[in-house]
Parts: sequence; structure tokens; C-alpha cells
Amino acid sequence: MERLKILVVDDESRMRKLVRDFLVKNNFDVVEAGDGEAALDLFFADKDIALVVLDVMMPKMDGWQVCREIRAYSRVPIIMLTARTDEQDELQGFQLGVDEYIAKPFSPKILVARIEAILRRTNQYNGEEILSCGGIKIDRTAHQVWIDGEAIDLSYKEFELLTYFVENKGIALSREKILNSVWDYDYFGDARTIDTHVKKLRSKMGEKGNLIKTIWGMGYKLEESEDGKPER
Amino acid sequence: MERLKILVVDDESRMRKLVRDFLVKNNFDVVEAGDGEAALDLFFADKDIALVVLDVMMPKMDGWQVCREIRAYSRVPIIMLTARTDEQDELQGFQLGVDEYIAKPFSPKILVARIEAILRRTNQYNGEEILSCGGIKIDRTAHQVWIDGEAIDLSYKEFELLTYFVENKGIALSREKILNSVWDYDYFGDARTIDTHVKKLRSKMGEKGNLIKTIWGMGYKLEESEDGKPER
DNA sequence: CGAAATTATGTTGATTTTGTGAAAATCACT
DNA sequence: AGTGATTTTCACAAAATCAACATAATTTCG
Repeated sequence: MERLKILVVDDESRMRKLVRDFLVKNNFDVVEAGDGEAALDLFFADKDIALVVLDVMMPKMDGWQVCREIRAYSRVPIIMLTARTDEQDELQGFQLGVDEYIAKPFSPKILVARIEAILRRTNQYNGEEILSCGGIKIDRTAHQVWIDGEAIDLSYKEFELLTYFVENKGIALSREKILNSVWDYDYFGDARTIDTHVKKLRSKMGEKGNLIKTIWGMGYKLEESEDGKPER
Repeated sequence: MERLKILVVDDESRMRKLVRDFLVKNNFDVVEAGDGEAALDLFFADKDIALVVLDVMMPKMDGWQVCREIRAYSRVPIIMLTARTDEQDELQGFQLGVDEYIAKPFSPKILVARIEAILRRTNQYNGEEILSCGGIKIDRTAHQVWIDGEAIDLSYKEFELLTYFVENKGIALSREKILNSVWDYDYFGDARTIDTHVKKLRSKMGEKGNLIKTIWGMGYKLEESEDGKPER
């Protein structure tokens, strides 16, 4: 599958970098614009932009206006980044043809998940809806997890964390890394909170709980399979 | 692959030298700056700096400020050197677009590993993720070692030490050298500690343990293969 | 061979890191 | 505002690691 190109529009370069880094890591191409005009120029010059991520709050031309102008000529999927709370906006946005909202601050993981979901909906992307690994099965749209065929209940964070583990199975993950992708980008708190979630995950996962290995002095890792650990 | 250029910014010349020496040994080009202003001058004068290593604590302009100014114009990867403990800082830095943190004191080996990982992520560098040597296989991302296909558990230090041996297979390594790259730069303890770790490594490695040769009066060496040693 | 130097090994205590349960804070919904 | 669920923090227990040391074994070299 060729890499899909995403246009990211935000006046803050840090936010652009955040979004870009995460998208690139997830195999998308990214083009950026720092204001509405540049965004429109880029969008109409470049015929193969698969999706647009648009900050609402921008000086000069705001996100709504950019959205309106794009919609006058194109049905490309548009995701809006908004400040929490504003429900009024959502209404306005849906009338304008916005496909999805993401409230700031969001977790990078959620951003990517939403983008992939939309692209999947529009048949431009066929990533997996169902993840699985050593008896763990995850349905992302249904937000449901099965262990050896048995459905288990997980809270939101637990689900996100387990999904992240499965997406990165076999890779040693530092707490730092986990925080930076599963938690909102402005989360400032104790990395040990991860331990608590891991504890709950392990217990809810029953026998399969020990697929989540502790890497002492480093972090955690989801083992791809149970075997390969004979001695000790 | 041409040599990549790294800008090292720290007010302590001792630290700059430490970092420089290690990077040069690992085939990077290094330019140094002793304060924030010099760093910015150098950075904007020199168009092909591939990565910046930045100490947080500096007189006059601190690391955050330097980071901000660089980020206003560039997305070059930035690694911050911080005092242990300060988690608050990490949040701030993340918003500024810092790519990685390394807590002082660090081991030179870790510094190089992180730098290479980031450059790999940004596709500027294609070193190996998997090392191997005479039946020993090391997956750095998984933090996992196999001996003849069997996974073995190693502690953090043991893993670092074995990786160092494999990276330098066939080369005689003095205890001094080993300490200076695998241990934190402020460790001034007994070099005999290495012996203890070598002992544990050898025993965990089973038969392959004797690939780690003692070089009497000198240090240790990892043999590239078991056979082919008729003389001696 | 034997003494001196060096390395191997087993043990131990201090330190660091992780596990765990419970309390506190936050959030979602009514 | 009130309730229950979720998330985070905290404190202490448990576990793992690490450095150091003492003693045994090995190598070197006179």
C-alpha cells in the first residue's frame, strides 16, 4: 500500500510537529501549513491529499473558513482539532461536512486511530480493524477485547494501553514512551500510574496476563507468544 | 553512508568532551557550543546538522530557550540532557518538541544508542537493530537475547554488557574501556564489578559462555566463533 | 617449582525498582 | 449536586539488581 498524504494545518509549530511525528511513525506522509491560506494553496496544488487535520483556532482565517473553502470543491475527509467543551461548534461543523472532532488535548494514539478509522471508512486504507496476539483479540471499532475467545471488560485507559501493547508487541517500551503515546500530550503526572494500569490489565487478562513482561529498569513488553522461556 | 553531524551544547567542557569522544568513536561528526547563543549561531550557520544534544542547565540561555528558538525554524531532532528526577521538565519539553530525554548521569553507550534510534526513526541512519555473533542473537528493540534460538533473561546491566561485547566482537577490551562505555560516566567504583557481571553472563549463556574469553592482565574479549582457534 | 599477580566464584547488604492495595481525586451521567 | 466508575496518587511490601568483599583457583614468570 502506498503511503497516504495528510495535510496538517495549525498555527503552532509544536503542535504540527507533534502530529507529524506521530503520523510519520505510523507510515503516513505529511505536509504542513501554518495558516489557512497556505493550507488552501497546498491543498489545491497537491491533488493527492487523502485527509486534512485542521485546527479550529487560527489567526486570520480560522478552521471553519478553511473547511468551507475546501468543501466548496472537495469531499476530502476533514478532522477538526478543537478546544474541549465547545459543543455548539460541533453542530456547525457537521453542517459544514466535518468528519470528526478531536478535543485538545488528545493522546497521539487516539489521533492516529481516528484518522485510520476515517480512511478505512472511505476505503482508502485497509489497516486492521482486528488486532490479535497470542490469544488476545482486539476489535478496535467495537472497543472489545477477547482472551482465548472470552470477552473481557476493560476501561477506556486499559483498552488503550492494551491496544498499544499489541500494536507494539515484542518491543520493549519505556514508561516515557507509553505516556507519550497513550496519555494526552499535556499529561503531567506520575509514570507509576502505568504500573497500576498494568496491574489491572494483568489481573483482568487472567493467565494471559503474564504475556506482559516487566523489563526491569526499563519498562514493559508484550510477549508475542508464551513459549521460548524454558530455563530460569 | 556519509558521516552525520551532531551539535553538542553544554557549558561544561568536560561533558562536551565526553560526549564528543564517544560520538566520534561511533562515526559521527561533532560540533560543539559552550552556551546557547553560540549554539544558535552554529546551528543556523551550518545547514547540515542532523541532531542536537542539549544540556538543560546552562547559564544565560538555558536548554529550553535554545530548543524554542531552534524549533521556531527547524524540526531537527533534539535530545535533552536533564538532571535525574525533574519530571516537570519532561512535560514542558514534550510540548516544545523534544525528541528524547537522557537523565544524567548516563552511560555513553546509552547516549549513542538513543541517538542512533532517533536517526533511524527519521530515516537518516540505518544501523542494525539485530546483532548477532556465533549463536548469540540480540534484538535491541525487544531487549531480548537468544542463545542458539533459546531466549534467555538478562538484567539491564548484563544486557548492556553483552551488547557491548557483541558490538566489539573480536576486540580485546580493557576493564577501563568497558567501564567507560557501559557504566555511567560518574561511576568510580571497583573495576572488579565487571568480573561479577561477566561471571553471571557466562553462566546464563550456558555453553556459549566460553565465547567470552579472559585476556589475562588486560580484560575480556568476545570470540567471534567457537572454532578456528587452533593456535594458542 | 613456587611466589606474585590476576581472575573466578559465592555471598551479602544496600539500593533501586516494581507490585499491590487502598485512599483520594477526577470524571461521566443523571 | 449526587452517585458510581474510572483514573491517579501514595505508601509500603516484595523482588531484583548491583557493588563489594573474601576466598579459591588460575596464570605468569623468575
